[in-house]
Amino acid sequence: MPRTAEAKQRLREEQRAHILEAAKRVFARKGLAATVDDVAIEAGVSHGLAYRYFANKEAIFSELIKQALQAPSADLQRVRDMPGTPGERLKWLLSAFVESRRQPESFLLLGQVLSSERAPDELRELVRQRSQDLQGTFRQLIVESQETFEVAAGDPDQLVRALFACVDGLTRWAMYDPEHYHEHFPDAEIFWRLLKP
Amino acid sequence: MPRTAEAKQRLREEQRAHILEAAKRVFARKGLAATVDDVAIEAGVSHGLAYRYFANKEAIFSELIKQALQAPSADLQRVRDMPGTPGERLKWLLSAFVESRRQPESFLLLGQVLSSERAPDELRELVRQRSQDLQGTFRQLIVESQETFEVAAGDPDQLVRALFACVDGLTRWAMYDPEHYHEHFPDAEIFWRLLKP
Amino acid sequence: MPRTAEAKQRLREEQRAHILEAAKRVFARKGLAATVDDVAIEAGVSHGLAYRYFANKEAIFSELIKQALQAPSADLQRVRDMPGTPGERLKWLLSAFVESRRQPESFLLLGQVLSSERAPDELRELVRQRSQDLQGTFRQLIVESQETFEVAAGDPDQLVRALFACVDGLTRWAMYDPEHYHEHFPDAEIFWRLLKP
Amino acid sequence: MPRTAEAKQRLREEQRAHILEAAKRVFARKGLAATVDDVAIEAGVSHGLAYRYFANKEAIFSELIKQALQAPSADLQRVRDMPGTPGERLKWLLSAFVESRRQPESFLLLGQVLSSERAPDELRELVRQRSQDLQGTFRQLIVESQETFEVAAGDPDQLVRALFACVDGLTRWAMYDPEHYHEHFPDAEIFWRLLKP
DNA sequence: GATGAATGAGCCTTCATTCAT
DNA sequence: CATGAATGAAGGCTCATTCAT
Repeated sequence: MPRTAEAKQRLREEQRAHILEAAKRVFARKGLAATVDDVAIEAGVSHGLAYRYFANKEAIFSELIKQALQAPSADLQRVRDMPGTPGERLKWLLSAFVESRRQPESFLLLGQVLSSERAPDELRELVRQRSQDLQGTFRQLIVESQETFEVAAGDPDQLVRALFACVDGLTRWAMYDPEHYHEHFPDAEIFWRLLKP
Repeated sequence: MPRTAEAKQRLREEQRAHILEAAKRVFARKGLAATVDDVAIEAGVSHGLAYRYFANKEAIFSELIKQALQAPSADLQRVRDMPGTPGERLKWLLSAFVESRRQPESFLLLGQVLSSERAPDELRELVRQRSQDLQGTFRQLIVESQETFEVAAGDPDQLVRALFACVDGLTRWAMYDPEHYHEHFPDAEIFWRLLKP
Repeated sequence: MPRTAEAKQRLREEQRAHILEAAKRVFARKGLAATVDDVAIEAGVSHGLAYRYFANKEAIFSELIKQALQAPSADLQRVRDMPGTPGERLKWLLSAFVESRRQPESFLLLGQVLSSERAPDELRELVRQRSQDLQGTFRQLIVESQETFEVAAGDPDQLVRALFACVDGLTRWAMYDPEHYHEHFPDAEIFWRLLKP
Repeated sequence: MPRTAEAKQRLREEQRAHILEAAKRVFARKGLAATVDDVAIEAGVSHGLAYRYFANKEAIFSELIKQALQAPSADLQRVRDMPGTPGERLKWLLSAFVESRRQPESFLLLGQVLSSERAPDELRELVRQRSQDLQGTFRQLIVESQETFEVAAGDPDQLVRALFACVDGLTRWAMYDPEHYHEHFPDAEIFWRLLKP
């Protein structure tokens, strides 16, 4: 019966992933105010079932946040091992960062964590931490790029913050107004102007 | 008794304004998840009193949103009647826009409207509308400025969206992480880089 | 295939008894608040299986109650057919009664029926009925024993109630505080003092 | 306005007491399985109101338990300061103990704590502790009374346990079957037989 | 037979809103 | 005017029960 057991296990994982997908859409739209029922309905299951896969509403949200933090972490890892001048690597990271925002649900979720006091402190701290890491890497690359004259001089902290704010705001607007934004989605080239000498 | 009546009227308005101020802080922090009691406690009154000044929780929120939309509207009006080259006027509007974000409550409120489906559709539509106006004005100024070579060539829609995203994101981050951001609050000069030729 | 059919039947009965045993422990501890899952886990089976042997949770509980009522009924039967003076028979019944409490699960179950309105009325009525029978027999023996001067004079109803209360309370305490009670478990001799002339 | 403030305060306390009274009846009957709605309905108020007076269901129950523990504690205190021979004082305590059971709700509540695993551990420990105190006092008096030959010789632990079991069981039965028990409610005299030489 | 996925009724709790004082 | 007692709708969560595999 290994076949059956395996199949069951797989089904279980698929169902879990299915509920998570639904939850991602719902939480991205409604924030933590979304109800478990909202999620269940979006997933086409009963709310009771959601509780067989997750301990409670927060656990669903939490899992989504952790998933959303993985992509940027991977990007960070890659840029560290990447060859090229600091400016080239910075440009690549900026591109990856901007492009990832075309699928805005994940980033909206992260925004919900920061913007709602209902989010558990632990998660907020986690997101802030990762965001600090990301900013630290950008800052480092900016400083190095300034030394190679690939990036304009100036307070690197201000530059990082401006950059982050921009990309973050972009995500938000892309979500609110997808019609307009998908057509004229700004590309990384524009944000590069913030940095170029 | 006109004196008394007037005084009463004034008192009433002050009380109302007082509650609104408290509500602004509370809603900016907690979003629509804030309770009427949260607002009343912040204002130092009973929740029953809030209902003498506003029909319901939504009415308080709604009023705050409408107030928050006034400042940018006024800026828009002013920039229309302003002398100078398109580039100069654009620069002024950008400055006004960025500076206004140093008091982020209002803008956070607008963000809450857009980011949560709990907000009434009517409000969301209103905010979106005003934001379109604002973007329209910026776009117009950008196009004109491109004609006078005061702004770099490029898809003006992309430029507007990038600009808005930046300023909006900036506000948000300034709120989440006030310590770091108030120290290194980016000035309009940085955003101007997005546009300058 | 009678062999197989018989074997199946036997297996079925064993499984049923196994589940009942588990349920007895669980219900004695947790009362009707115990879940079907509690029972299934204690029995080492799935909760679904319990429903193949019993119509519902109440049916399990009901069956346990009926089993718990059998032992005292048998004692009653036996004392009726027993030789000896009324006092001797009364003493024997009291002993049997007290001794049976050393295995307290059954009696705790009966207590759960009486102490919680969640128990079905029908069961409560049944337990009360049997208890009346038991009390009736005791009362009868007490009256007869008073006539033979083997028991002190006095309101036989009061004596019966006192006796029952004592034995019942004893059972309960034996369960709550097994450490202390098993060491110093009162024997029937003590209760006899309530009656002796 | 001290009048009004006082009146309000008094009303509030009365309402609280009223809800507690209702809760006492309901919890005594149904145990912790009783719902907040059961309590509210018994008190003739909405369930929401109950939450203005108590943090949650457990807080209501907890308060009831603490109240129920006060009467026996007071009795204990009194018997310590009482003049007379050990036997006399023991008799008085037994009487007080038995008589208090004519109002059985409180004691049933204590029983619910011990008999239900749903009860919070803290409460169970508290009840057990108090019960140990009580038993300790009885034991002490029994030992002293044995020395003055006011009580029969025998293992004092067994005697205490038998006594407690009896009185406790009595309470229970008085509740289950009030009709029969209130008529023939055993008096302390009967229980004294357990002890008398 | 045996499992456990799935459902939904019901309970605990919060909070927007009303209203008597 | 101002308070806060009171209500009830709604949401989180559990668990008895059913049923496909």
